[in-house]
Amino acid sequence: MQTKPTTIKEIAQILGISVSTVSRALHDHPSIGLTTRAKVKKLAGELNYEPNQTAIFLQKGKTHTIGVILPELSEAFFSSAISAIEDTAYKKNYTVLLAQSHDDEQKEKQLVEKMKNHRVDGLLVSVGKSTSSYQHFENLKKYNIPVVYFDRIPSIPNIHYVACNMEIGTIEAVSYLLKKGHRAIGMINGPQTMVATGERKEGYIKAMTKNRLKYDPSLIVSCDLTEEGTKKALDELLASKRKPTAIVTFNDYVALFAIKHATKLNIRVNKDLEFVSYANLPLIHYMENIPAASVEQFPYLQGQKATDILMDLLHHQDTGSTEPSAFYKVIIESQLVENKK
Amino acid sequence: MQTKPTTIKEIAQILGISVSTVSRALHDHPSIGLTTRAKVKKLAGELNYEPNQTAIFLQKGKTHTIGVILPELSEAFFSSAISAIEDTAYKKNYTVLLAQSHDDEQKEKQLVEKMKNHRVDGLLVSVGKSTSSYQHFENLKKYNIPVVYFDRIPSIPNIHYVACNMEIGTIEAVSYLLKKGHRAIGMINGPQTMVATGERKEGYIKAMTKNRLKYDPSLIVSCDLTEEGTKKALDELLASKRKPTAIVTFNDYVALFAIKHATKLNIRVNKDLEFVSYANLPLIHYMENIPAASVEQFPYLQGQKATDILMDLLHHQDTGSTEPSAFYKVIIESQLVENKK
DNA sequence: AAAGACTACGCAAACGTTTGCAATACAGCC
DNA sequence: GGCTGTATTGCAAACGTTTGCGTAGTCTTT
Repeated sequence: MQTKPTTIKEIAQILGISVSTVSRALHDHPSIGLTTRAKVKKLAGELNYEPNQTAIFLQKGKTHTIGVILPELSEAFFSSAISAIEDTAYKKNYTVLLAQSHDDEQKEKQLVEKMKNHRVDGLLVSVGKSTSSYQHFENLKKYNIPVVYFDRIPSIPNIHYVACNMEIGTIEAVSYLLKKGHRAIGMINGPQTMVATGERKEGYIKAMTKNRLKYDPSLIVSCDLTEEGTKKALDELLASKRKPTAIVTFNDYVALFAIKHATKLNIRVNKDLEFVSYANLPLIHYMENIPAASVEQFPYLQGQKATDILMDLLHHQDTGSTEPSAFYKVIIESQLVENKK
Repeated sequence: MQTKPTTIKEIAQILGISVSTVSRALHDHPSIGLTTRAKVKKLAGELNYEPNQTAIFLQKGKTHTIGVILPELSEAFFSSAISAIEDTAYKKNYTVLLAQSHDDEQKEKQLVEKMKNHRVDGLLVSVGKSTSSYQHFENLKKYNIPVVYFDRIPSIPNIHYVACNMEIGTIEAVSYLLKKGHRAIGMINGPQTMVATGERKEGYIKAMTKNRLKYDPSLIVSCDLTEEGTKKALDELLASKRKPTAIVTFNDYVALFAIKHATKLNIRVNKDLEFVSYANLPLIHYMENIPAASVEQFPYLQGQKATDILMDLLHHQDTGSTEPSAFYKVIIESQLVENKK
């Protein structure tokens, strides 16, 4: 019952011709006669011949495979992104080798090694929360394996990346609330260590000053993104002398925690207290009490763009130049979308 | 700047010995002298030697890679499963080749071919909604590529699978509602074409008869799982002569659609009308108005078990036997969990 | 009729590894 | 000194493909 896959050799032997002829015939090489070409193709069809990719990989030194390393596969944001990556790669006939780092720098390093040994043609990376050194990625340059970072990008020069600029989105979010008449706008921000936290704060301040309003530091509170932390943060905001009538939260999780807590405090959500958040939950549309608006970060788009860039790099690396002089730096502007209820 | 990876040949040449000696030395083959072994390893370390996996793949005919084909990467259920698969495979030193079918049978077929050509050692599959023939998977048997199905499994004999039995969970769900005093229990079920729809219905009926209650067919309505369809289904149920006081829904999406609609109809959720659903949204914990209980389907566990089984098959296929006489058929009992609010 | 130009194909190396089978060297033994 | 034994290493084939180059045979041209 066990069949070994047909090889080019067997076809050659049966037809009494050489393997090179068979190979060329299958590739429609012009130097092969029409009759032989037809014979070969016919037999190949009958024997269900499929080229052994591993042999081709070895021969060509290319695997037509891209590696993807990201922190957490089960997170909605990343699963959207990986979906985009797979879709895009598939269209270009590339295959996806997948791995998750669980935000562990050690594992991330091992994964890079593994990907290298698998001879992936290129790598797509969203770096772990705690990753502090990027040497393991930089090493790949030596082996001519291009890396494109997305969403969580390292803060080093000379890299290709796709990321979402939170500042603009934040400005839009705050402006949206200002336009609606709010003056005391609070912000439940993330931990100080994250880049995104800074971007949000900057955006907040810019929006205020742009509208000639003074910025009250007590209206921005940090939070560790847990439910407990969010509760505390909200309590803190509500206790401040200028009690906010609207709040911008770090992400949807935080928003929902806060909304839950607020409801318990008998605050009417989006009436007494309006919420705007950063979208990372596609499911927000299924709920009743949701933020009035969300800043969209386009995970699918980010994955798609990153893959496109990688494909581009892969196609252009054959043609000559060693070290690229220019780097792709794609910024996707985050965008405020009003949530219809 | 561009470095070609070091090969075993280069090491051999520098040391003036043969490649076979180098290969054996690196593998601690006993027939290699201690001094040469040490020399080889030292140089290999210095030159940063890493074996070229593609060459090993070709040579060994094994890739240490498993393919995963599932319908939709961005679905919470599957992203949980894939996370489990990656984790489990990684521990056993396997790599994951990922692809999504988008529930398209044609694409599914192509993906199987692709996986085969990539010479994956085994395959993990959750079949598409509309897949009607399983020949493309069955063909793999001939090539000695084991397939393990999970969650959405084909209804054919002689396959390995891991799945969740909905019947038990449904019995539990209905019993739960009965115990709470409900007598008119409705069900918004899925489309007739899905296996899971039948299982749910069976469970429903069994729970009723077990409790010596008559089964009223008008209390089970089908639905296409869209928001519109759910609304219609709920309206239909509410209009039936025995207006239900509780409803079991096909999944969380349906539950949320129904809850949303019910709220609009001024029905007090979980008071006038209680909901129980099948969990596929991890995020349900962030919301206020949620089903009172959910039937858990354990995506992570399913992915883990399926991978374990595949690993087991891969290790035992070397040792002799051709066609397995026994098949893994793992049923994970779905379980009712009460949702704390 | 001979030189040139095509046409159609085969040879063999190469990609980097593993591994069965020699082959070499040197020891100890009778 | 020949013999067996053991420890160490090399040769070469194999995995399945691609591809540069060489070479028959056929056709055109003058």
